[in-house]
Amino acid sequence: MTLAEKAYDSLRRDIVTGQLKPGAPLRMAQLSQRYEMGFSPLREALNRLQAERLVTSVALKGFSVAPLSMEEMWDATNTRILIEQRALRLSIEQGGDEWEAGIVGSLHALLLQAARGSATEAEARALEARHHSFHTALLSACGSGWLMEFFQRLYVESERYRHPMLAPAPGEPARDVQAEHEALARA
Amino acid sequence: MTLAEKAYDSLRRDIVTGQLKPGAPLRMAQLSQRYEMGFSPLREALNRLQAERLVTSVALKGFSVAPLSMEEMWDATNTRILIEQRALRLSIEQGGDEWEAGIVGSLHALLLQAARGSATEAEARALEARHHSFHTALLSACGSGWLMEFFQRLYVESERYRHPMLAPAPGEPARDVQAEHEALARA
DNA sequence: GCAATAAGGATTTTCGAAAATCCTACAATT
DNA sequence: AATTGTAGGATTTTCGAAAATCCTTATTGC
Repeated sequence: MTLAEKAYDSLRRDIVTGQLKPGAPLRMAQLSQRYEMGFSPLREALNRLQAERLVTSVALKGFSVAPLSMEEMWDATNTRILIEQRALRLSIEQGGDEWEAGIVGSLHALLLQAARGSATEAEARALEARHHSFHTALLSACGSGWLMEFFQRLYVESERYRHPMLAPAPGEPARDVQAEHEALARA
Repeated sequence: MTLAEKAYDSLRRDIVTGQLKPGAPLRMAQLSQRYEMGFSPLREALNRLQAERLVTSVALKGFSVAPLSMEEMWDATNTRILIEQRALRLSIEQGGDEWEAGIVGSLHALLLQAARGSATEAEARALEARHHSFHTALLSACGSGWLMEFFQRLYVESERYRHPMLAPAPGEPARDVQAEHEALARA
């Protein structure tokens, strides 16, 4: 794995989890120290993230973490519904056995991790990863690379909104997801 | 405008118009000569284009122009219908006078340019630009940054498929668009 | 006192070379 | 003959410094 890829992963994680706060300027010198690498790999990562709208940039003035807003959150949510509805419908139409198996498998992994709790940092990250895997598995048979990409983009965006207001929804979201899945698999 | 931005624009145009052919490897030395700049701005542009799926890259093996395929074309077309339907519906619901004015204005500009023909390279480019402006104006009142971004992504993609098979649709697409717009403005 | 301007420092952007990795061709061994 | 191993060259990736631009502050002129 190249340094640029490490930079991309690290920056992305730190932005999504809110460790780099929305609107915060990203100065090369700071980043270089923080991630222990030169400017080149950092700039490559920042350019990729800018294309994904996770950072903004102004020529000769540098990069910043993309800001968040209520408007944008609603926009992302509504668009996500549009994309996921379509992708789910297509998956149900076209998905075969291995699709169902993937759903059952990742749901199982998700529930195991959920039961394990999300006390430590590492546990929370693992739970998030399995949550993401489960949602991806649900839509994975839609047969559309574009729908999948847009889904991923919006998923990351909603992750950004989940994190800052870290109220981990005290109820049983796992149960809901479980029931939801059961209903879907029958369809 | 920085060199990296120039590199981005040039590469993007050359990829979309097919001057850099799908699948073709993009070697730094060649690009450096072709666009008369060093590696740094080129790599920044390539990373942005990779995030937009116009180029692919493999670590330590470099970049290539993203390939085209029939499957992908259908995928892009179907997804584009989904996105544009939604964006158009929202625009009709929410668009005000300045929205309509924008449509009428860009349609007028488009028709003028269409009448002028697309013989030269510059004319073809101008026509394409106004076609793009018109489509953007149609959806511009949808109020969703995400829908607009996805629309732009898919528009560029379909542009790639239009270009290689440069059969400029001998009929009167302008007339159709005209009629279509009339119908929409009434709604 | 206030606006305009210039110097200085801070920051981004770009270059050119060094380091790391990959691919090819050829030789050696089984 | 086929396979493994190994130089050599080609290419990508990364660094460190130079060039260009921006921002702050102080100074000048009105």
